[in-house]
Amino acid sequence: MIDKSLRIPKRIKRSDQIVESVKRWVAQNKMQPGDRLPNERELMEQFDCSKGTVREALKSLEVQGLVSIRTGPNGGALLERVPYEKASELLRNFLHFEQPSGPDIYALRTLVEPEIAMLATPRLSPDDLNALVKLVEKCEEEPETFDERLSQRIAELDFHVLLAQRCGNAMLAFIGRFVNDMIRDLVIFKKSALPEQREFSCANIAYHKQLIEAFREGKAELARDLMYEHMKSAEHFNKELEGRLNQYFLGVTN
Amino acid sequence: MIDKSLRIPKRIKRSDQIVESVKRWVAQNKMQPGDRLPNERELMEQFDCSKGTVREALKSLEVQGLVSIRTGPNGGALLERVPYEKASELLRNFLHFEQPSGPDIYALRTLVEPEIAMLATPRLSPDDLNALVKLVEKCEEEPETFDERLSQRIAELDFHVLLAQRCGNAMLAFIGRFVNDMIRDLVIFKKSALPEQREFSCANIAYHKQLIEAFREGKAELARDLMYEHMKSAEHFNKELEGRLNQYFLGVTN
DNA sequence: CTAGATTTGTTCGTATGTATC
DNA sequence: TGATACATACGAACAAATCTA
Repeated sequence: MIDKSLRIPKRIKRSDQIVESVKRWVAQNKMQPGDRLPNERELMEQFDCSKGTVREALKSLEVQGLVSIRTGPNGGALLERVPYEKASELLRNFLHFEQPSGPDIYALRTLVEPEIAMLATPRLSPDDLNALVKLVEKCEEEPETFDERLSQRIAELDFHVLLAQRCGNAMLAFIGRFVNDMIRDLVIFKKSALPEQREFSCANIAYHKQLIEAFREGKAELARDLMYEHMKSAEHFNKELEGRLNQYFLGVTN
Repeated sequence: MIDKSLRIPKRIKRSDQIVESVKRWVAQNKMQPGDRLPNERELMEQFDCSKGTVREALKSLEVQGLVSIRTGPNGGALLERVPYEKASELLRNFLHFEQPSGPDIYALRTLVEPEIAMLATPRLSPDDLNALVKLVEKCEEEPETFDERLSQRIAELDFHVLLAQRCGNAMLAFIGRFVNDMIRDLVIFKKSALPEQREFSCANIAYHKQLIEAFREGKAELARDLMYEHMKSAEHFNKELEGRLNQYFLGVTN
């Protein structure tokens, strides 16, 4: 039998056309988050279709994270800055079937983090540096319970997420945050990626301290090189994370 | 007035709960693309809700690219491998508001492409090499119309997309393809990024030929270094692409 | 090719919760 | 506080698509 799933729908759905039109309209008019879309009545007139079709299109835009729909008077569809969490969720849907391996994740991290560190160096505020110091201090306490060890591991990752958010390159920031989020999810839900705990976390703390020093002195190239060493070390400590990671992209609820 | 869009809805919508449950179910049972989800009636019973609510949940999964829905006997929601185009579209929604600049895009490209070239080197089949050669030959013809010049520029980008698809790291493959797709969209719709046409395309052809040679001889490190030079050159030629690129993420229809 | 079975798709009406004014 | 506007959810009936005999 012919694989039916390969067939292309005869007609493009009306609601999808509306979604496309609304997107183009938002882009061309440079609408900003918080701006209101036309209400249902106006959209019905503009696209000459029923209320249900308009609602379906708005629902689609909502799932994509582009609008939020408010109830009450003066309610309706508000344009929304797509939250990181939404983009992350949708990219995880894609990766669920692509099944990247543990080494794949760490390889990307090793590639991306040094560049992030270099770009972030001149952009870190005193507050940022303080936050980084606090995260390192949290990792230095002697962990007594498993939960404490876990939250230290997460603090270690938050260090990198903060750098990613400051690197000034929107795409690199997204990738950096996404990679560290994936590792965080694996740490929490698979309870793996906690290998060689003592030696590993000591190495991490040492690297983080050196990195903060480089940031303070504005030495971007040094930060990049330190970060590269740090990532190579992390890659090494997590070498046994070999298996394919299916059931952890779709399955994790953030 | 307080920004209402920041408020969190008190109750999580029923249909969103169903979406989460279905995702977890798919992940835990290691369902594969092509597998059928329970039909509407069964889902209504399982989640004790109305047909409308189930349909809303299925619609959400459809927008996310996870299922396709067919009518008729043996119809229903089929699990789909999320297509690259879907993931790309959803990530562009996010980036629309982040507004990466032209240099941001090229900086990421310069970071990622050398690694892709290195990883792809031992993975290219003879067919792949032939395809790469064909793409270069297409770029060598003397362009007579603007459309021909455009399609040559696209062939140049397809060279990189093919490498990305062969690099063996699912995430790096996605990023590589996505970056080159963004540049392609800019070339087509903004009709910019066609600077210094002659000199630029000659340089590209030369690099691509050297790359193919490195691939043939299996010299991965050489391929990486060549690609880095190639990207630095492309970055330089496209330096004037400075402006923010809003209205081109949402607006482009693929 | 037709007829019927099966499953999704659409459209009503109604009720209820919730936010706004 | 109460009226209003909108979203959410339910149920039932009907329409359309698609497969099979």
